[in-house]
Amino acid sequence: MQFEPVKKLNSYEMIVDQIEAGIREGRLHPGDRLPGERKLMETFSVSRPTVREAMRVLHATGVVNTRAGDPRGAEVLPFTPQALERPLARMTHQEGTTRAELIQFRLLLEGQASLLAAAADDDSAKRRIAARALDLTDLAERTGGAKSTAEISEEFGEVLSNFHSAIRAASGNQLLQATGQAVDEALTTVARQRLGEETEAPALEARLRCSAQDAATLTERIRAGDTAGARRTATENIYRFYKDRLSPHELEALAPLIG
Amino acid sequence: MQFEPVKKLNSYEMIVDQIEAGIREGRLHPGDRLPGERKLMETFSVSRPTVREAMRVLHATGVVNTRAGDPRGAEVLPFTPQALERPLARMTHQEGTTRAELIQFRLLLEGQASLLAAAADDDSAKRRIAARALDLTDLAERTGGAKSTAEISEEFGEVLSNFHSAIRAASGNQLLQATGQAVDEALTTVARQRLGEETEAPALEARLRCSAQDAATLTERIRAGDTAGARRTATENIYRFYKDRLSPHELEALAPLIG
DNA sequence: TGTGGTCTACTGGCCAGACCAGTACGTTAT
DNA sequence: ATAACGTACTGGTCTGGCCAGTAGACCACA
Repeated sequence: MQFEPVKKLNSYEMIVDQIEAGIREGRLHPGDRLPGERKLMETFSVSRPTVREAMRVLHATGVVNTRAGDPRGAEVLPFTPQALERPLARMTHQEGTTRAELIQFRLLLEGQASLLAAAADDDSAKRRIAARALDLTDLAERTGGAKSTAEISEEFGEVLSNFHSAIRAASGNQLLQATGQAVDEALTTVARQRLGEETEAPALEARLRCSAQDAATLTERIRAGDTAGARRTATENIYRFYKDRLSPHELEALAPLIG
Repeated sequence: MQFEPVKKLNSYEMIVDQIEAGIREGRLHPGDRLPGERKLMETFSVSRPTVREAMRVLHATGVVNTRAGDPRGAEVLPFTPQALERPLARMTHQEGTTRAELIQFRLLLEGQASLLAAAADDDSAKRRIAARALDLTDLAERTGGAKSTAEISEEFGEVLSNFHSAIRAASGNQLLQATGQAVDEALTTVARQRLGEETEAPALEARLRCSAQDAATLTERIRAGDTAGARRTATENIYRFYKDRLSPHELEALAPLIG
């Protein structure tokens, strides 16, 4: 005979659950407004601090947006990958999860995303991928401006990120899209705070050209509908991208995902 | 010249950020205790409702556990995949994300997890996988008890879930592990509420034996270190598992991930 | 030597009431 | 028509308070 611990549900949790259930079951849609806090304390028979705590939780988890003074009440928001990014970031900074695992996970996701993108026959999505790849080559060619290496590096990261984002979007899987986005952003955050990205100008330029070339070949494989080739190319590209930033031991973990 | 919108950060968000930063930067570890609320309102120069709102958010996101009356204050918790499950579940129930996408994502993750598990040379982890596979065959053989189909179905799901969980653990990637766990649980939740799982006894028995057999062959491929074979077997197994539960159109989306 | 009970000084959970800054929206002045 | 203004709300925050629950020390008892 097994007993289970007596469940003590806080009153604010009940409110959160009820509202989340309302969204889950289709009674509340993004864009809808919730009643005001003073109204909610009546319907739930609790005090204002309690409903406020519930609203704060919903606000912090991206379910709802509140603005002081708005008589229409809190607004139900659509889902955002950012909601996944928070806990992901937390996990990566927890003891035991390393940056190498993050990169391995990214390699894995991008590979599968490229495969699915190649398998899908969505021409407009593929055109968007090609456009982002062109952005990259453009940036590589006009690198001789009056910009500092830090500025170029920042723009490089953004354009490259957009390219991968387009691929994920073309995969047609929102979970893959959101997770990949979250991992991507978590990784750039780590990179940004890890070191000032003080790369030498020539090295940065070389990286940029290399990435632009890689993006072009990957785009071609996706357009051709070559699923296996797209997957392999994508993983190889990311491997190349991180090759000289990781220790040999860390690189070892990436190898099996490429073959 | 670009301006950025003046960031209005609520005071509770500042507290949450500071505490999360403390965890992120290693000043706070799981098991540590936070000061009491009355102490916190001094250190942050805010009132108690404000620090309470912050604590509620941290509590709701699984960062912290609070118990009334505990003089030691709130406890910092270790990370849990459940923290990912929440937003994942929300996304799947949002309009636009289908169950088919969830299954596609699962197929993708399990395939890569099996590949990595085969690549890793962690004998104890592989033994744990084998043990879970044996649990499955055991269940398949002693199916003739006095149990109802609902009970068997429940136990089936649990044992099978443990098997996959062992594989994910063997992959050595905590992100893959947590994400896979979250997707798995989200999927069982959907399945449970979708229909009462009222499968006929003989059909259920056949499914069970099929899964047991599949698990055995997958385990063998992982033990042999056959990365490509493990990936292929895992994806085939999951495809087979969902074959007669999805529409042809939905199955089509899974096909490219198998080859 | 433990075992269970009691006491105490806290804790967090929740509430009532209040003030302020901000917002939407109708009204007025131009 | 348009711009400025009022008003009647909103959420954000604070003060102060009561209650139930917990840990930990103490104590009586077997």
